[in-house]
Amino acid sequence: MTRRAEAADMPHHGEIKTPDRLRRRASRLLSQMSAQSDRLINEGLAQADAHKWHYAVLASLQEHGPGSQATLSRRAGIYRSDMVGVLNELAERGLVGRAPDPDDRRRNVITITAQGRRHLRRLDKVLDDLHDQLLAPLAPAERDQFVQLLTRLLDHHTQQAPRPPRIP
Amino acid sequence: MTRRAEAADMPHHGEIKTPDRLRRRASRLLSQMSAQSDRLINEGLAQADAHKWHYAVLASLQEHGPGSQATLSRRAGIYRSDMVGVLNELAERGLVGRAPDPDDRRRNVITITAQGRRHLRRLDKVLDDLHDQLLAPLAPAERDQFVQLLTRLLDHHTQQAPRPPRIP
DNA sequence: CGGGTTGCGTTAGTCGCACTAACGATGTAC
DNA sequence: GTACATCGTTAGTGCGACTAACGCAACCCG
Repeated sequence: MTRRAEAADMPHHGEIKTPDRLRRRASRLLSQMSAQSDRLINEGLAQADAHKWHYAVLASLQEHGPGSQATLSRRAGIYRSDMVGVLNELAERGLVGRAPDPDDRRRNVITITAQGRRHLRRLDKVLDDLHDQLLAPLAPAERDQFVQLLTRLLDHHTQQAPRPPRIP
Repeated sequence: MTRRAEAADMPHHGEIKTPDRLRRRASRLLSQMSAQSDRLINEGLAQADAHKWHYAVLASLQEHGPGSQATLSRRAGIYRSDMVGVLNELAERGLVGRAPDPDDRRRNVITITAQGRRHLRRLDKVLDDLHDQLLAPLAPAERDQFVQLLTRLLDHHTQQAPRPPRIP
């Protein structure tokens, strides 16, 4: 209070770097957009009685073939502790088979069933639609670029970086 | 088992749409990248004894001047319920002032202090560094484009969309 | 052979963040 | 003056990411 008047609370013009720096911070944009995306996707998948993780597991099975739970866990980026429940749900609905591996009795071998493949096709459609909503404001070329930028960033921070854990 | 051999689990070539569709889904990229970003930022800010929300509040105060808690809440995208704790922490450290509004006795008027401004300057530097790490693999022009794409997406999903809540 | 390390599936639980519900106190509109 | 909205605050939910510890099976190496 002793120093001059209290005009000090208003933006300091003459010292401007970025007006609106809050809204432009990539970290904020990422977390807010991720929340928005999560909401959209979860709602959409819920209407198909599904879950993000179901899709991830089924898609990874379809693309890389059967595998142990730990393998799937790494492929799909889901922790083994969470994988248990996901596979329970998928197995209950007959979308995957879970059988002990005769060659290594610690493992379960997970395979996708015909019904699972059918379900995956449905989910793929649902997700195509949802991503169309998600990326609505971007032109096709921009969508590709967006995905490409994100991919490069993610690769940088997962693969070679000594950043914290990545499905340990 | 009764139907031919079990080659049915491998990827169906001849039906390929996108190989690797899991990894290319924007929703997945967003959530994974957001997690990575959160980790990086939180760690960095923790070393400065700070928090994402502290920065958001201080920056919004600096840019738009003082305001009630509810106003700040809307400006910074933080729920009123969370704002209470954030302001307690900031006030404890003498970074903001919190005084009852004489014109409307429901409100508290929050102002940034000189010390708060100093702290904000520090945080801005820290965040600049962290974002440099975050966006390391992108060239300057690409960083701008990334931010611009994210901004457009976020605007679309917050402003005009009847999507769920945005600080109600 | 035997003993240590490593990987497996499972259970339980933590932490942080977005978000809701409800409260008393105050202000606004009709 | 009565109904309704808004404010700050407390408490609590739900979910996703993540950790710890378990018993078991397999592998390594001396």
